[in-house]
Amino acid sequence: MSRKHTHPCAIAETLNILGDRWSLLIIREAFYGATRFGEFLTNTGISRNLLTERLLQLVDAGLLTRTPYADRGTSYVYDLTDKGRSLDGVMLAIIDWGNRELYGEGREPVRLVDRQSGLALAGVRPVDKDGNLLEPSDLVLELGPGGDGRTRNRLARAKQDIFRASDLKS
Amino acid sequence: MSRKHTHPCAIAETLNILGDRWSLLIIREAFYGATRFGEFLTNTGISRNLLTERLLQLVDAGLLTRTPYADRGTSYVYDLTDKGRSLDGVMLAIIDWGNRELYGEGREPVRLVDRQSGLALAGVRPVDKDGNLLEPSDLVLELGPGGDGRTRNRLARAKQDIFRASDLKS
DNA sequence: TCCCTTTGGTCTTTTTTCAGGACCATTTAA
DNA sequence: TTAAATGGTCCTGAAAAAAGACCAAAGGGA
Repeated sequence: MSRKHTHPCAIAETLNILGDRWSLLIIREAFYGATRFGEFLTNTGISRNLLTERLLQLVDAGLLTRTPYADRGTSYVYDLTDKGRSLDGVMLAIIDWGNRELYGEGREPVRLVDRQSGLALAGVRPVDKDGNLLEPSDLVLELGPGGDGRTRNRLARAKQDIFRASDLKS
Repeated sequence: MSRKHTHPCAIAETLNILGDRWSLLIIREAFYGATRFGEFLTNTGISRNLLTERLLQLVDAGLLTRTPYADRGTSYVYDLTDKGRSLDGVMLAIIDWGNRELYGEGREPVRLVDRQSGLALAGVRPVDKDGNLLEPSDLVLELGPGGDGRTRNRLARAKQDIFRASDLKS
């Protein structure tokens, strides 16, 4: 990663942490159960120097912890923090999109299935605080307290129905 | 982006398209309503040569279309395709995570609010094909038809409850 | 008609990052 | 006491990104 994005935007800020070819793959491995340097190394294909750097960045961002492995002095364990685990919605959304749009039904390398019902994941959907499903096409962007004048200008020019506007509003 | 990820994985494949500092920011702008070269240029802060390259890559990936603007011969309009719009779940998940974990309540630059209820987005949740909410902790990873031996080995070593395991299973 | 502006680029140069491999230090196992 | 495993560091050449100069087509106005 070279310079950082500076505009107040949740996506830009997230890209400052995960916006390169490897960081999200490391997080994927952590979700899959990897905890050791060597596991990340062989499961992702990243080079050693970059892995060192990225792991420290992810620890620094609060997504992983790094603790010495038992008695082994030169050995470490990398674990997801709660903040790291809170990326589950992002991971699910990406896995689902990739399966659906890049591989297509019947060609998914890995499927997500509900243990209870046996049904496959059919997507991720927005919910409100009571757990009620929301229609993406009903979501509107609003200037938040952390936004600035530029943010306001951009939102003013954005269409009101951003998400799935053409699919669901017709 | 240098070399591409080659392992069969929806996340790796997605990173081959969106895994750099700029592509997702361009998609964000498209969701926000930008259609012209100049809009993407000033709203993201990317350099001209990279924007040219990235826009063509995104067109190539089927996320955007590029059509001449009316009569203006040297002017183009970039629009999201249905495939591009299908990234809405990913966008929502990232905006929500960034707002919650990077900015925190009361400091969000942009909020997502339901037009009907006025309630803020509280997260994204997995659903099955009938629209029933699923518990992330009930989701299990299964080898799909597109997986190979390496995929199987990795899944075999992954813990069974991947998502929010520590939060919800206790 | 002849400029001037707008738009959407290309080209060149410098800086930064990446990829790959050699090398190294500590601990444990044989 | 030697060898392997682990988790690094360091170096080099290659690739990509950043920044800015330059450019070409079309439209508008005088």
